[in-house]
Amino acid sequence: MQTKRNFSAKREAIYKTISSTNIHPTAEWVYEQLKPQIPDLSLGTVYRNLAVFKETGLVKSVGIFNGQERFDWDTSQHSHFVCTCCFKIADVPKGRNFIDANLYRYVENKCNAKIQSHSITFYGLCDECVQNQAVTVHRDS
Amino acid sequence: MQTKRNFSAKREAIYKTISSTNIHPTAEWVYEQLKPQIPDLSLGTVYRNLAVFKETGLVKSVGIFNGQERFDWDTSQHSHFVCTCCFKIADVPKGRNFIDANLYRYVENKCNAKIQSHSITFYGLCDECVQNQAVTVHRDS
DNA sequence: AGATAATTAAGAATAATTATCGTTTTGGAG
DNA sequence: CTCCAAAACGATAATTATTCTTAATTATCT
Repeated sequence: MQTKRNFSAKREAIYKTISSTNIHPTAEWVYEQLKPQIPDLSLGTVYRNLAVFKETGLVKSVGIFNGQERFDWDTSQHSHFVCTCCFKIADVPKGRNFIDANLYRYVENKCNAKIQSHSITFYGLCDECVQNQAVTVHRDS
Repeated sequence: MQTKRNFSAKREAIYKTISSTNIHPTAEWVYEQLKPQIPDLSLGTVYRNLAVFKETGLVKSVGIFNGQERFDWDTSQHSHFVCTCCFKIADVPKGRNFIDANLYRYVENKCNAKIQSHSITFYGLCDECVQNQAVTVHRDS
């Protein structure tokens, strides 16, 4: 009989690591977090499990920034802010829904396609990078 | 005296190639288009000039899909549809503005950051891929 | 022309990710 | 508990998109 599917110890650890942070980590970051506790962990295993999680819908990809894919345990629809300087990623607190079913239909008609999801990303400078930039500008002048 | 800066022949050709299509091409695609006409064109040159165009704001990146960066000559704010099956990209015709200055301020306050831009991407299946999928499903059953 | 700066081709180098493969672990059946 | 097949794993090779390096070429300026 089909019973509940348990995660392997490592899969479990990888998922726990992702789901306990809001930094939208890279595979590398997850690996570095776990390596001290699980010395025989392989980076390939992290990649493999992240792929599994994506397939099963357990995690979502935020996108590729600075050449590295970023993951999110929160699979509910929400927007992100990405700092174009340090590539910090933050969730935009959910408020009103800007994209509704009407707009989906609009896009479907205009683009002749079946829309399944969407993403909104805001780009800019985080507070830290604004500060650093100000300092740099000062030095340069 | 500083006169108008002309593009080199190859830079010009690369820009013309991008700006004459709405498929949001990859560097590779641009290269393949031009190679027959410009046999001594190097792929590195395409990459370098695309980087130059991005820096100078002449083109924009739509994002990285299926592992390859996609470029857009239309640098005005607009949304995109991306087919998750064949990775076709289409512009969503500009209509109402969903993201306005108010929302920018909202995100800036919530995320403690300076917002400079945003992007909206719709994901789904293009018409062709819907058809193919239907056929596949039929065969499998 | 001669000096200088920008651009280029070719290919090496890099870095993230994926695939391979032999081994280990896991979980269910007997 | 033991056996077995499937799943997961580590190590590492391979892939792939992109960037970097170098030397040559081309354009610009005087």
